[in-house]
Amino acid sequence: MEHLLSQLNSKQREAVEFCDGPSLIIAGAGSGKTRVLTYKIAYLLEQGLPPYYILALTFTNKAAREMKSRIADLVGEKKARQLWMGTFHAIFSRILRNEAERIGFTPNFTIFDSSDSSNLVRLIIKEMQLDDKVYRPGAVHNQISRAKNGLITPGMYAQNREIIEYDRASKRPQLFEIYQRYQNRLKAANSMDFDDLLMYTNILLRDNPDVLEDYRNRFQFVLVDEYQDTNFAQHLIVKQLAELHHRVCVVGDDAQSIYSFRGANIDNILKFKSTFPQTQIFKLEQNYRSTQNIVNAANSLIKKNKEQIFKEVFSENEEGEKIEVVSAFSDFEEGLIVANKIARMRYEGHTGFSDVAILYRTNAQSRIFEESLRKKNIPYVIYGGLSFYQRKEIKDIISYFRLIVNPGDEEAFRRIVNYPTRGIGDVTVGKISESARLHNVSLWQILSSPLQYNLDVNRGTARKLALFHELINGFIADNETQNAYELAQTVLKNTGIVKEAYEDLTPEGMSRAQNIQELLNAINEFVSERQEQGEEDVRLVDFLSEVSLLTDQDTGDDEGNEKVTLMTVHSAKGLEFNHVFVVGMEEDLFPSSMAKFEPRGLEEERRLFYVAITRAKKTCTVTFARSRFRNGSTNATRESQFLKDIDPRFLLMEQKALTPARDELADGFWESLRQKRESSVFVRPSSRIPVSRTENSSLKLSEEAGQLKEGDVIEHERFGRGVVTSIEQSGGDKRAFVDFDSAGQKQLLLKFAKFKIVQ
DNA sequence: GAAGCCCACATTTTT
DNA sequence: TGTGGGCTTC
Repeated sequence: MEHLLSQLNSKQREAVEFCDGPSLIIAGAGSGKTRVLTYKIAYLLEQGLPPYYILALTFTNKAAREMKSRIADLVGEKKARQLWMGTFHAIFSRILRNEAERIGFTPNFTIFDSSDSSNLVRLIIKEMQLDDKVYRPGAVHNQISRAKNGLITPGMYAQNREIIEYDRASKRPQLFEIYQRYQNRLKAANSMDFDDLLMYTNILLRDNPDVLEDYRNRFQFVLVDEYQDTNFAQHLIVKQLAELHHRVCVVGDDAQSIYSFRGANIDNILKFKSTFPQTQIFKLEQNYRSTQNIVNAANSLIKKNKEQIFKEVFSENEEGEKIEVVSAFSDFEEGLIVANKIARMRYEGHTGFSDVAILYRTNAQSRIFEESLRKKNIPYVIYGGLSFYQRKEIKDIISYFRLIVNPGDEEAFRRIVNYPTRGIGDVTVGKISESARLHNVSLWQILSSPLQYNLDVNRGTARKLALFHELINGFIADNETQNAYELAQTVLKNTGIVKEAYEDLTPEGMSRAQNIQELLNAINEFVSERQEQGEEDVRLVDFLSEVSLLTDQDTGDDEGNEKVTLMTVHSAKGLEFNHVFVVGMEEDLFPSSMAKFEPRGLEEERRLFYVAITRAKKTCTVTFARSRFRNGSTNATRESQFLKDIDPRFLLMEQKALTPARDELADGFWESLRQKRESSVFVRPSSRIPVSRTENSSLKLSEEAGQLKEGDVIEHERFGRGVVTSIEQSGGDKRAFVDFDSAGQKQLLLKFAKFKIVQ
């Protein structure tokens, strides 16, 4: 054990060794937080605490996996595997399955992901004949989610004067009714959404003292990572479990709390001591990750926030380079600058592509960097966006699995009742749905006894329904004998999905087929992995319950490959890279326009920036563009106010990077620019802004595509040299027909094409 | 009932 | 720019 502790600094060591009561470890960025957590668990195990008495909760699956493997390295795989370690959602869904009947569910309940939830909300809004412009499904679901995270049940919601007043004031008085119906529907479908996993856990523990006692005894020691990101529901679970024995250790950094939009409550960590009065607080302030310049810059930034626990993060690493701030003329040029710089870094130094990350505020920003990187032949990998399990073809197949495991699952039913098409349309589904609501049963039950529920459909439709019913019932029977992999194959074969997929030879079709194959492989892998661990029957329900809590962070782990990483700042939390580019540092983007009105929102955005900067080990480059294409149009942008929050001593600012205060002249200029753009046609509108470019720019765009005429020779960024053969007006857009030397005949939409006029 | 077309709208992060 | 929902036509 001594050798374990010797690898820690004195603060870390104190935190690890303290085990007699509640403790709060405030871990500054890069201060070895994960190290402390893993060593602490190893320490507990070495002290003789059996692994199955330890509950360790993380925020992401990835973090859990990583920690598990690190612990395995310290104490061996066998012990590591017996730990209760995972995300809140994963651990408590497991517990809820064990105790399902206590809360009126069966153990095979299925889990709705956010898109399922939104769909259901949309459906209910429609059923209630409410205006979906007023009741925007996403926003409504968000509010329901908030209520659940605050443990406000539909009943409490309806009785809470304040909330009802608020909804009335915001012209959405029916929200309570939507919430009520939504919750009923989930229940009738024997399904839970993400928030339910936490809410029902609380209800389970609240209403069943024997269950609570059971788990209190089981979890002799409770550890929680990223405590600053917990919401009220999670906080209360931890509180209930640890209330008696007080053996609880939470780790976090209030400066990195970036999930309040999901109900995370920074007070949980700020006020942890009042929940557990005996709490010992440990502060880890030495940053081992970054250079002094990066740490100092980040410190100066975060100092601008009001609410925080005092700490002084420091680094004893080399001083390092200053944070470079680069302005680009347009979003497009920003992409080029970053790509060029990465290429240069690679060429000049010992930088591998995998040492580099590009971090942005929103997923939509990734595209432009994809393009610029591709142009430079720089390999990259994007995290986020549409995850594998959210692709249509995959969700459809998973819906079959869900329906087999839990025939009550309404969303799954709706998705596949007519996929592949079998002549059961909206009208029929509407009737089934209506009948289900009338009798308060699931859609599946109507399908099982259409006569009993007086389902009013014609003979042909009834027959089609019966066939579908039979199909699924057949799978349900197969589910008794076949393992997950076998059953998946059966489903794909008997539904004709596989045939359809392989007959479609369009590029999209082929990629779909590939995805389906990938899914099969994943199931196969899942089954054999479990079998290796000694499980004999690996059922579909096992696969499902794992997969429904998985996010894209997980799929396609081609680590070690020499690729530049592209991701949002949120998903970069917990990671580190030698060289980080934080891009799109503009007002209304970062900070987001959604957040800037509330002071607390702004503080959170600032923390987000703090997180971004502190991902960097050696260099950090911050870029912004002066104009950006967003939601279909290009707009002038200004650099982020956060740039001024960083002490200039730690910045390397290119001359005149910061725009002088906006004056009316400038406003007028942008305005006239916008009007012009709306009335005329041109290439990238940004190319018209008469300001000198930064030197990094390598591409010159045509000054005025509107002047393009027959016979002109152009240089297109992708197709190379070509001659304009004709120009045509189509709708509001102009189209050029170009004969390219190497690429042949192409049509270019002038609005989007990127080229310059050579002659 | 299904396929195909058109239009509106996007606007933050994710377990 | 891309997607998804609604409408129209067969």
